[in-house]
Amino acid sequence: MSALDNPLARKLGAFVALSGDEMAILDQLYGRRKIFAPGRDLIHEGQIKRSAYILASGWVCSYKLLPNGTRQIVDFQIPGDFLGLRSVLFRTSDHNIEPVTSIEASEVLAKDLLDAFSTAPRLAAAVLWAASRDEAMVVEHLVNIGRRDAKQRLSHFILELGARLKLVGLGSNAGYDCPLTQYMLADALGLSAIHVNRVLRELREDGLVTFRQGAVTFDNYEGLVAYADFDRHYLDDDGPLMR
Amino acid sequence: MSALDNPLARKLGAFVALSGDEMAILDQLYGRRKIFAPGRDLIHEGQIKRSAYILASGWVCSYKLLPNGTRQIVDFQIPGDFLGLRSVLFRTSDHNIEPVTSIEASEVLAKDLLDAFSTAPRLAAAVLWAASRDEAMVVEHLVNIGRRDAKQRLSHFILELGARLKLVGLGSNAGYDCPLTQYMLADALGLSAIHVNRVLRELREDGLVTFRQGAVTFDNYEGLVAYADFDRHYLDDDGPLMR
DNA sequence: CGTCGGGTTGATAACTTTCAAATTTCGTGG
DNA sequence: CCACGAAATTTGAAAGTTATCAACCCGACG
Repeated sequence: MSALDNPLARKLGAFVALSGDEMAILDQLYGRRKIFAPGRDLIHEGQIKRSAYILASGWVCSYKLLPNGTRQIVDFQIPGDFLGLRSVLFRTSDHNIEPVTSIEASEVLAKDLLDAFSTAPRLAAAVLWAASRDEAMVVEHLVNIGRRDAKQRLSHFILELGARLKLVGLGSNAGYDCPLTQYMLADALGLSAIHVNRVLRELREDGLVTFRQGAVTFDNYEGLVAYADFDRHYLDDDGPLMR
Repeated sequence: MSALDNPLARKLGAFVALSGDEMAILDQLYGRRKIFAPGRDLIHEGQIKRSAYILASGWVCSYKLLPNGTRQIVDFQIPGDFLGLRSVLFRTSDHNIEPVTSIEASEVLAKDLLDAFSTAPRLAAAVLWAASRDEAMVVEHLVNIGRRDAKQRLSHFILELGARLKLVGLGSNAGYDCPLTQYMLADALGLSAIHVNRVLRELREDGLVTFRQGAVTFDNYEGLVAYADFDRHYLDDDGPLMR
């Protein structure tokens, strides 16, 4: 496997310049891959087992269900992302993780990760960077929901996903494939699916983005960035910091 | 200093049972205390310097400013909390941190923390636990803003703060002192200050909580918990896991 | 061919914001 | 200890945003 088809390596490469050895270790972590079908929880709230996964292909979402019957999607994970890394330390998982599409993921035992870190210490820094970045994304998500209206919110969300996908080689400033339904967008953005639909239409009519049939097309990338106040700085991926 | 007046020790004590030696190390970390006045940023967005603090007394908030002139408060920090722990790893801080009241905080250099960890490895687990818990709180905050209406949102927020303060010995199920203004509540909860005011009145009239003159009084704690769907599980503080 | 999950649209209702203004609280200096 | 001004709280009315309800359309699929 080369760096090009190892999304985790691509992503971490945005933070540390990886050596051949380090790359090889990352490839090993991808060893025990399993396939999971959409809809069935990988990890559910209250679960005791403490394991994490690295996503190799497909999309996943992590969410919480509320007693009032609604749900809030906290984040989507794309290839190269960790699943449940945080919950390794907690007594129980505090949220659910469910595949959106059919996925391939490798289970990572805490021990394997620690071994990798002692062999290649710079990987530890890189993984911590990834965890910090995940948290920064949750924070930005919070800001998005708390202080932007529906149209800006959707724009910002679509741009963030685009930037993340581009980093792992799955998209460009022209657009990307996206398996999310309008219901999922709604649950992620704190809106109703119906309103999501309307707002997507507006964005399309404004000539900014087209979100249709599983594909996002940027009709006016710069315009959308300006409209959404999208500042990708929080993604902290301007190229390797540690060489 | 005994565990009782070291809020960090009290908090970590909810996760690991601390030995005398470990307690002593935590007391040392509180060594270099400084006083900071309210309103002046401790850490501001884009700042390069990578240092963290432990809060000894007073309240702090971390927030992001948006180009549209609004702000979103991501979280409040109370005694025993870390400030800017996450941003130590990032190139630049991605948010601002500002004292709400006059505070006392100790600067913690990455090195000191690492030294402490090698002397008392269980502290490392405890600090990571604290970091995971912080992230869990941000996630719950996201859920709160995304899927609860203003009244539940405020209720939930007030309860979470209460639980956190109780953990460090600054409150009880009867109530707690709270220096936050209605404007701050609004910026934290994605509401307008005016609406916050109305909703606080409703909660008071419902006989659930009274938020007034810097003090929160629970008029009906259980009733409020039920109304807000407050499940403190995500705070993961049911008593020491590691002994 | 009928069903089902998504997507789309219109009408109405609910919740929240914004604007304007009055009232209270609080810190500070006299 | 009181007066004063700034900050915080409170209230009303009008406007705006988003949710809810009710249909209808469409392509995939068994």
